[in-house]
Amino acid sequence: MDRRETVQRTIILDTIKSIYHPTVNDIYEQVKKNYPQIGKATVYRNVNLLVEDGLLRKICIGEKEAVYDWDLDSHYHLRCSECKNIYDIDLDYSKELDEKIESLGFMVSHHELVFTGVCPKCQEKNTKMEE
Amino acid sequence: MDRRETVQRTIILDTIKSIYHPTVNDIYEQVKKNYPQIGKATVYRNVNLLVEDGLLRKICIGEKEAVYDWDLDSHYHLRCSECKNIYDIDLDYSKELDEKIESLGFMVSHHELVFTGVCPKCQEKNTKMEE
DNA sequence: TTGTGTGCAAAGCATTTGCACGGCT
DNA sequence: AGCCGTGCAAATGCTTTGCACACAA
Repeated sequence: MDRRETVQRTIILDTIKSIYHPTVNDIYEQVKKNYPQIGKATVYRNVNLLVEDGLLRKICIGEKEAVYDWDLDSHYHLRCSECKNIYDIDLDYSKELDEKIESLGFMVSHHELVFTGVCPKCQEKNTKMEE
Repeated sequence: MDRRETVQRTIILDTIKSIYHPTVNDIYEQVKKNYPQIGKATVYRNVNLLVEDGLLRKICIGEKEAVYDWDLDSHYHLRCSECKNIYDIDLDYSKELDEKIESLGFMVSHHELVFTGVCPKCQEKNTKMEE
């Protein structure tokens, strides 16, 4: 299963790096600007390959669409319940948590930590509306 | 928006309590045994209402189907990457984590922590197969 | 009686897949 | 030449919705 290098895959990866937490559709729309003949299935296929290869992280949060995160260091996320945006959280990945669970008999590969709350921007918006 | 009490809702809630991390389909199949005329849409609608009312927790993990957890105390989960089962993890909910994120400017309502790994059963299965 | 909940089928979305064609190697 | 990746459209699977009828209040 050797993987061929294609123009599409290259463009898709480059594009992902330029968008913050994009959905497949975000990626598709953006890629289309430089490469109009792209098909959405191609984006899905390549995004899946990139996830498989560990170059991309898939984040599934309550919402319908999955979003993708291009980063090499693990980190956590917060989803604003008002604007629905997903923010990276500046908190180090805790290996100790994984170790704690391993001591319970599981073999742990990693964990996802997602906070739900309200981001600073939306908090500000709310206080203004109350005035 | 007063909520009516219906036979269906009662049966659905009772049924959920009897299944471990069920999907909507699991609930539907189980309810049908005692109440064959139930419709799947009714299950969806009631499950959503129960989540809205805080009587039920929706857990969305990478997989397509959402599973539901009937519990009042928050806790964490582990999803076995082999058997795909979801396990409750015996680790207390950390309010300190929420507080840490609040100090970063977010208003936090709660967090979800999901581990991915291999459960004891599947580990055992694997060692047996290697023999 | 009055409107909310139900059951059914159809619609909606996100995602995957089948197939013929195009382009690396 | 051989075959993997692409583009399109169709299929899939989970979930929601429209509508007429049933039933709780």
